[in-house]
Amino acid sequence: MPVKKVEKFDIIKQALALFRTQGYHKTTMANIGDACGLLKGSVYHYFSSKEDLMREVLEVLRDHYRDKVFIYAYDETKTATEKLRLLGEKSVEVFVNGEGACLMANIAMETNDVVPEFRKPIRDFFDDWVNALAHIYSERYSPEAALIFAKESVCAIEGAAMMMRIYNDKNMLITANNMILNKFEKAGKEALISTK
Amino acid sequence: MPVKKVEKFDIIKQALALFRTQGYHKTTMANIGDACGLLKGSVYHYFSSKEDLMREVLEVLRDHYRDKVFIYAYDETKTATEKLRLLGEKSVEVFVNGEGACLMANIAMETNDVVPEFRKPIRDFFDDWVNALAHIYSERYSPEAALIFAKESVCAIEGAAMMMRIYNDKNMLITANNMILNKFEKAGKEALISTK
DNA sequence: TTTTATCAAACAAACGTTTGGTAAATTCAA
DNA sequence: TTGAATTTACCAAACGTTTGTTTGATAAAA
Repeated sequence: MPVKKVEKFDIIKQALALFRTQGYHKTTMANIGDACGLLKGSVYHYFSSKEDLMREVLEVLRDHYRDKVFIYAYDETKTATEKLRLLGEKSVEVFVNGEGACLMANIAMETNDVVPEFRKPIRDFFDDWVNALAHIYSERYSPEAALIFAKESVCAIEGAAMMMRIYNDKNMLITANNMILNKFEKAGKEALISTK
Repeated sequence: MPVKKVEKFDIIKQALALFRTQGYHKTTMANIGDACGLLKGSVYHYFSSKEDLMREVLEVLRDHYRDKVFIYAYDETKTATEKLRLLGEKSVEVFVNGEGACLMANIAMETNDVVPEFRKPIRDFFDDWVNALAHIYSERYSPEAALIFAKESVCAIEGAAMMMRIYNDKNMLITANNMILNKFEKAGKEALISTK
């Protein structure tokens, strides 16, 4: 191995940031190269195509959330409320840098009907997320109700992330998270009452 | 006026459908021309540029929702619950044809950082929507609380529309709407109780 | 000597846009 | 009422740019 100035992971990180803010089709290989101090042609030394690069970006992002965020849902030394709060905080801060947008959702909407290859990795990410929340909720809900509430929570957070971008209002995500926490707390009380 | 085979509004409708499913940057003038039985160059007889066409699409969509959907929020012959239900039903069916995606939200996410000209028309649309809901909610909430609840509702619906597309599950939007209705109904009861 | 990271240059394809022409419909003068 | 002039909707082709990708060379590390 010679010169090795640029790490492959750096390219993925830069591409992630660009795809997140500019979208998939508007981001060019030249943009990505620029961000890494490379010419666009040199990026092909690490990735066989733009699609291939995006696939790796999606994979890295999924792994990151699974190993560094969603994993807390299964840490049984914590209470359900603690886990929920932790997941919420981690979801608020975006991957690596705080760009204020969800790459998974944005790329899903941009490419769903146009680059089918991206559908599965994106759906896998949301499955991880929903399952993590459902696992927390199942402490006080039936499995079915927990799953519905989990999907509802992801909807609320993603909707808030979208509106946050349109209105440039960072509070919306926090509000959405608090709403979810409150609902879960109230459900907890109801569960306690009904068992008495 | 001669030949006049294609109506300008037809082009807008076809472009709307394409932009909604394929996104702004992936949709080409040739695509739009094809959908209307025109060559791409002929589209420039009606619109000065692709951006101009998109602006008209956004304008038409905003006007449509304002005049045909959000207007029901201000129809004082109906009860608040009726208005809410009506708005929900109308929001569920998408503009012209049921493609199952929100153009406003999708284009917002794709172009927010890249085509600033689209930001205002999109924000105007969401303002209309939030204000319409807030007007309904203000019957049982304080103006401030009504506004927060309205934003929260739009978040929930948009989040559901997004997840609906990823999971191909048409029920999510209906679930989101029912949740909003239930919350409003419950708030109604609480308001009644507190005034007794 | 081989491997490798990168560059510089070129590639074909696709893009948004422009141009010039054509034929039909309209306008209007006679 | 007619017929020339104008306007209009559209096509065919080209334009210049940008795109993702490929190729061959270079120089440093292995």
